[in-house]
Amino acid sequence: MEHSREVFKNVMMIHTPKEFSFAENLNYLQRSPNECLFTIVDEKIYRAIRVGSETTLVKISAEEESTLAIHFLNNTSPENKDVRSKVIQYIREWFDLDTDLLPFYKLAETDPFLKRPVSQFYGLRNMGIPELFEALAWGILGQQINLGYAYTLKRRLVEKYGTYIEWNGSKYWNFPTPEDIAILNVEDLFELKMTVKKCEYLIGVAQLLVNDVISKEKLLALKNINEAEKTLVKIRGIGPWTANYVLMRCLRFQAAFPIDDVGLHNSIKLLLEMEQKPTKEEIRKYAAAWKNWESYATFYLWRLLY
DNA sequence: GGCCAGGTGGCCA
DNA sequence: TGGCCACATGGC
Repeated sequence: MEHSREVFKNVMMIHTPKEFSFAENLNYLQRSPNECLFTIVDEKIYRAIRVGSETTLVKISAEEESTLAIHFLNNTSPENKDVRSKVIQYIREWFDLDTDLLPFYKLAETDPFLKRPVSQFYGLRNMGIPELFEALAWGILGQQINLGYAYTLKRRLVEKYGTYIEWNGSKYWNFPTPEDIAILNVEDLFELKMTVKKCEYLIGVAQLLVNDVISKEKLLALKNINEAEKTLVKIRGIGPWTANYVLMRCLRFQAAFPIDDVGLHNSIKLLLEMEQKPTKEEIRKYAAAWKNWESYATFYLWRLLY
């Protein structure tokens, strides 16, 4: 199936499904002014995307109906075809373009929780984190602190240990690689004002990735979400919440469900106008109707809050 | 100043 | 298995 085409030398077009709204996804991406891994100007996203040893700077925009235009701002020589197709694949994964949302929207029509967010954010995709280390690290950074501070910690980590390319006088950052972090000491990360535990977890996870004890390929090869969750939860610092967060945002298991998430609890509390947050038992009851769409249900419910 | 954060590991019964 | 508790600090 032909998903993308080259129009000019440095532009490729990606066809987007009907249940897709670039504007809604942009709104989501703009939720933090402290985001450091991409920039949005005039409804265009600028991002450095690393595949293997190559870093490509792209501009993503929606100039035509049902189409994303990907402008390659560097790596423009024709022999970079292979890199380009990987960059396109990264963007497809990032925007989750290969999921058919119709069944989810169908079930949301009659769902007391999903009806409102789905009509409010129609076309929103579960924006992913295609790189496994970035997904795991972002999960760990976000544990038990407010989201604003998590973004601050991410920025410090990226600007200290990540890499950047410069274009038109601006820096475009990439998340550190596992190799960058695996060699650090706890003291190195502690300088960034994260807890000792977060430092240990990040370095430990980086080392597991460097040593190929875990990898995206291996986790995806398990096929079964329960097996993948079991593998992740064995890792020190990865509990049920982080495991399901990564299963949802990186590995794209639609049934992933971070049921312990306080944001989810608050969304449900808000929708039901409850005095207290729902119990886990109550959430399980509500979520029975979301079977195999738990990740999208969670993502849309989160959107009510941010 | 007090409560809450997109939790986890460890300990206990 | 399930219930507590320490961790540990910014944001509001």
